Amino acid sequence: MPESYETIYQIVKLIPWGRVTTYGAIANCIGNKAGARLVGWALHASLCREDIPAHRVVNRIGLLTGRNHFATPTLMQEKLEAEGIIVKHNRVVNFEKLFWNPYRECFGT
DNA sequence: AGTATGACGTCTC
DNA sequence: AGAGACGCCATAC
Repeated sequence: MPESYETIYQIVKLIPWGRVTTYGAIANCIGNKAGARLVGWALHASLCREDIPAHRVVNRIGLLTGRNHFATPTLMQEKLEAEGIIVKHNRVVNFEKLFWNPYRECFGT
C-alpha cells in the first residue's frame, strides 16, 4: 500500500470522538481534491488497521456508503451510534454539525 | 498491457 | 431542478 495512504490514515485517526468527516474533505486536504475515490480505497485498505476509525468517514452528504464493506453492513452504523451519532436511513443526522474539518489538523489548529 | 470498476465529487446538459 | 457524464488515482481482472 502506497505511503500516501498513511497521510489519510493520520487524518482519519485524528477525527475526534463523536465526529465525522467526508472523503472529499480528506482528499482536498491531502491535495487530491478530485481524488475522493482514492480516499475510499485508502479507507478500504485501512479496514485492516483497527486503529483507523473508518466508520467516521462518510460521503459529502453524510451517507454511510461504505457500510457494506465493513465486517457487517450494520457495524458502521452501530459504531457511529455508539459514539452518540444518530444514523437514520444510512445517513448521519446533524451531519453538518458533527462534520469535522480535517483542515484544522492540516493547516493548523 | 489494456480495460473496467470503485467507500466520491463536481460540472454540464 | 433533476439527471447524466466526466475526472481523479489506484486496484482488479
